[in-house]
Amino acid sequence: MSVTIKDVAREAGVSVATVSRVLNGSAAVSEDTAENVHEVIARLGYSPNFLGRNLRKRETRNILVIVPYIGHSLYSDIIKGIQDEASNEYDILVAAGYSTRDTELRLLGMLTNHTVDAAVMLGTRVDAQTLDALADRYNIALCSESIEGSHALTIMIDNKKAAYEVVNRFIAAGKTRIAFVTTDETIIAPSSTDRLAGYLSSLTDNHIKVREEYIFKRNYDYTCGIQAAHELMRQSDPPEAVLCISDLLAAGFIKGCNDIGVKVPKDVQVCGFDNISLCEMFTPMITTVSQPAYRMGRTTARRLIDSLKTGMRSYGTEYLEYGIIVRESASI
Amino acid sequence: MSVTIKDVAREAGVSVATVSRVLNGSAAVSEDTAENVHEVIARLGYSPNFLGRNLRKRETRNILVIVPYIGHSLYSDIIKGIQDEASNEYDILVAAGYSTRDTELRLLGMLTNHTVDAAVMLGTRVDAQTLDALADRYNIALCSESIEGSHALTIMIDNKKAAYEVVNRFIAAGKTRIAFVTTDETIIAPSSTDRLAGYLSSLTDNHIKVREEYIFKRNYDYTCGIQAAHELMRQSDPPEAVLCISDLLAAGFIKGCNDIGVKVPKDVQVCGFDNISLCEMFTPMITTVSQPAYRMGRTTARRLIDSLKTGMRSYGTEYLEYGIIVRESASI
DNA sequence: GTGAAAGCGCTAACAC
DNA sequence: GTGTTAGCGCTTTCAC
Repeated sequence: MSVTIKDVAREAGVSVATVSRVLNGSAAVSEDTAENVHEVIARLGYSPNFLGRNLRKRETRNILVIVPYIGHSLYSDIIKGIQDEASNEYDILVAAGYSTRDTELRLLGMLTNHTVDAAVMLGTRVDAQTLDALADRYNIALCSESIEGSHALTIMIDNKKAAYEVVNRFIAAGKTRIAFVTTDETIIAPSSTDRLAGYLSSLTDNHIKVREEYIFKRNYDYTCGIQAAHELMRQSDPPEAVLCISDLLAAGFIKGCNDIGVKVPKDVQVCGFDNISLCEMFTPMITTVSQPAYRMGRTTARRLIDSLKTGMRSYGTEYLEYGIIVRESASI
Repeated sequence: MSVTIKDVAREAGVSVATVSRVLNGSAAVSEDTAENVHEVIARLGYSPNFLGRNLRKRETRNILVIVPYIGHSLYSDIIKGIQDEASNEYDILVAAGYSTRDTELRLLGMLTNHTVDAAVMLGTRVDAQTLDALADRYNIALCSESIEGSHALTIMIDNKKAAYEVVNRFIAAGKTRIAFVTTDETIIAPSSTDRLAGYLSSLTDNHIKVREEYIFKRNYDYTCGIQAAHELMRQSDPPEAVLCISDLLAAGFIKGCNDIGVKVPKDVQVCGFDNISLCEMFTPMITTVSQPAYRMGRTTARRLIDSLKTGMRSYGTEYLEYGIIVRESASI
């Protein structure tokens, strides 16, 4: 059996109320009493049971972060930002939703069952209607990835604008045969859709005809990048520049080019998305769009905690500035 | 105000006990009543408050996993294993300790304040004495990384044996000038110590003199791998094989070799540790020791949950089999 | 400055 | 099969 506030009170010869006051500094307690209570707490090894406290206070001081999976450096940076901003006010708990709607919903249940006070989602399969219903009753924020049609608080970069700018820069550098590597319809994320829209806009605005055979859709991982290179670069009229919606795809694309004797960046320029640590380790180093992950995390946490404190929920999208990190794979 | 079990009871015209029974299936309830209660629950959008439940039941069905940081694919795989094994019985919460003793201790406080039922640590800065004191009162397991002198339940590979075997294989392949790249004293982890011990043992057992100038100590990341290559490979009598205690170091080492015109694996063979996804993306692909991360996670969760159920804590170390994944950077 | 007591939402023992 | 009630550990009025 663990030691409770009652045990401390009895042992210290005071009431539980006094122990609670010492614990929380919620009201004046004489110095002698406080000292005595502290001594007893230490001697008994007492640690307050947060279930009792939270039940009574109607708050847990926990914020849940739901990620698709744990091992992605983008998420890692965002979480660090959330953590640093929340610092001592809240504990940050991370859970993996594995891009599964049911799992994500089960995790969001931690809001309704009062395990956490707020939730941040970094990419999700939940639909706008379900999420908005929850967001009306609980503190929820989306970070880095939106949900189409949702009015939930969202912190992200303007993906369309970023893709638009990269393609514009390719064109300014004299390229006209520009390809785009993305995911297919089964795993489409709003960010991908936006990036594709930016790509298309730039081509159109620059009077370059969109070529279906230059748009490769499959999955977002390394292997698909390899396949993309094999298929795109073996065409009779291959692209001279490629924008990939993830750095993993870009890395795979470069690898795929190596396989078939195509040189990067000489024969084809490659740009990724996200600026994960791999970009600097790869040969050639990968040019990419960087999301200000850490700042996105901080901003999200700040907005959420402000809502928590004021009781006023906030909605809508806040865009943060992206960057274009020029490395070896594309000089744009 | 959120709706409670009382509201449901009143609305359904039954007692709170009956609602609780319907919720938990803990006792027989007539079909009519159950149906009625379910209807009211749905209509009111009731969700049980776990704080009340957990307080009463003295359990939370949450397991905490403390990682040094979030974005490491080894941790990701271990956590997936833990998750799958715990499946519906427990929710897995992940928190980052950032290799900071104080942060880790604060997180372990979730055991004492009854926020979680058990904790898994994947590498920690907490000392044996402090941890063992906690492990005597709570369910704690270490996974992949031990604490020297601790008797806490630990699931890991035999790091010494693995390093020993790699070096043996280098020697069998005719190499005698074998280097070792590891971390320095400020960030030493037991796994690193064990791997160094295996390296030294193999040399000694094979009657090869240990050369201090072949042991490079700094940090465990990519940049240090580059530095290691620059310093080790520019010696007058450079090594012809290198074992690095992380894949990141191995990748950096290869990059560093490229910088100065040393060919891998022709001039020097390189082996890493952990088998992270980077190994297959790198050129050349990296030979490495693989930890059975997913199985380690499952085993850890199983052992922990068994303890939780039986109330019998378990202690000691369980070794799982490692593998040596031969790729391009070393043909051993 | 301190104590008594109510009550947060829930489960389970007991009674019927 | 169902209701009444005690109590999990804590905070917070309200008295004094």
